[in-house]
Amino acid sequence: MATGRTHRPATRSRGIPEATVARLPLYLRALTALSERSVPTVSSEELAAAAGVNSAKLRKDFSYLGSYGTRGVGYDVEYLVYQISRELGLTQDWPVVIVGIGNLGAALANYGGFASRGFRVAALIDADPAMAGKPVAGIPVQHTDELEKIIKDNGVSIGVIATPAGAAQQVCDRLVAAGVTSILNFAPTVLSVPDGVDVRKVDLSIELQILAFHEQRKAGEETAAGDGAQPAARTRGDSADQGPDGDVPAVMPA
Amino acid sequence: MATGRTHRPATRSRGIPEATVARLPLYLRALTALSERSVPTVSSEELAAAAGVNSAKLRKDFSYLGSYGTRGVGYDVEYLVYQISRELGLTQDWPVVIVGIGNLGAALANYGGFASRGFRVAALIDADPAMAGKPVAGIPVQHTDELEKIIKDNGVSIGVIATPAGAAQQVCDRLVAAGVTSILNFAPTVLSVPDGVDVRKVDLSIELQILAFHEQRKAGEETAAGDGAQPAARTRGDSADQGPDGDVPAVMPA
DNA sequence: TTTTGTGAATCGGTTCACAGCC
DNA sequence: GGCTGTGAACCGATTCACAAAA
Repeated sequence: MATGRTHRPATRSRGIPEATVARLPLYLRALTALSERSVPTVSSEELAAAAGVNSAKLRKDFSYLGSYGTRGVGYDVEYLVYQISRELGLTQDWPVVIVGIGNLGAALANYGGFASRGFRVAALIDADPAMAGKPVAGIPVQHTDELEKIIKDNGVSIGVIATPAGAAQQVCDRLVAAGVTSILNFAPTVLSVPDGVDVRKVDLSIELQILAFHEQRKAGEETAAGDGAQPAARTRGDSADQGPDGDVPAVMPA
Repeated sequence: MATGRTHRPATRSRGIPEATVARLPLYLRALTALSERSVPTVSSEELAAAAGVNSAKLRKDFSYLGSYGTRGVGYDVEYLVYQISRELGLTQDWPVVIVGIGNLGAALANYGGFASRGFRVAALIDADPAMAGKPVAGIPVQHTDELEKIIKDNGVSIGVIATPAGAAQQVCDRLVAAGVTSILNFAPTVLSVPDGVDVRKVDLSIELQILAFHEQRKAGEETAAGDGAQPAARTRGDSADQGPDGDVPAVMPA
């Protein structure tokens, strides 16, 4: 690999696995924390611990980006921050609109993690005329009527839907028609979109249901443990690894 | 399979794949919608479309639960709703506490999707003394000092963390010490927990970063398309399939 | 005839383990 | 000696395709 070292990392690029892409933000967060503490260098072992994955996975992930480490030493924190940011497209500015300014929309508008990562809230949009003009997170809410104009004027390509389920598809259609090609959906509905538009969703209650499933199993196990020996049944796997990251995030060209 | 048909679905049970568990809530949502429209029966094809997955996957998923369909006919909606609910443990009542009542915590407290699925918000907890007593979603906020008592009095085993990142680990430790064994973490930090405690997380900005990655690719493609033929490069995969569901949710006994 | 349920094939991701480089 | 980068082995999940059942 690495036939040269031009600006564009030469040969790589044909397909970083989705699972890897889904973890890059995680590494980035851990690296940013290290960077703030002025740590110059990390080993795969340390960084993996900070990101909550195992080190072999992390090294393999990085190997898809290129050879950015130094054997016997580790990775240069600043350099990696830059490489991952660039890979994720965070070195450019992404204007986003948030549609549906209820509690959740407001929470999103106020969320610091966006601004610090290249996302700029270009507009807040809500269907309720009473909301219009009210500032949320310092940004005045605009009425849905303005949606198309806002998208076009600001060159928005990413939209966030935080409306009730009933309104989501309609909002989605309008966003797409106006030129949005990536949608983050918080409404508990399946959106249908034309080819070429990416949808990702976050469903607050799904995660809770998955926890309930395992919680239930735990409760059952205590009683039915009549298998091996100790009270602590089922000592699967290692430690770390957190939640729904080990995604196979299925980007689906939808 | 299915050696009998006792109450407890007999033989199955030894391990429903994680990926399947992660989709059950999705099927449940689609089925609930059908149920409300009084649809008596669905085929795997129809239900799969409604849930945004493909039908082979859905059938395989259901096959792990047992043989609940009728060949040539499809699945009985009500029956399936019940079976999936039971499998997920939603036929029982899960008291949960939400810690950190900012915008996000408030959004969660107000979120209808919880109550309707067996989750009961037992308490809202915040570190700000000024919040104490204020009702949010009809529930008075309590001060962090009460945390341990609340957990114990209500037999809470699931906790939701919606605090700022800095407070999350400490809150997590207290929840776990008080007896919580499942945690849903909205704070952008990796939590470390003892064995036997499940953590799942939702990071609002990670999803956006993943979208940015693909968005960037699209932008690049338009120009660099000099490969195949048509403007619509890379016509991967089928249609449906939405977002971060195709998880490999890595339950990790943490 | 229709549609489920499921082995077998395939695909993608993770883990292992070690050669290569500092 | 320490740590990265990566083939190879492994493992789980998805898809295919068809036999079995209604």
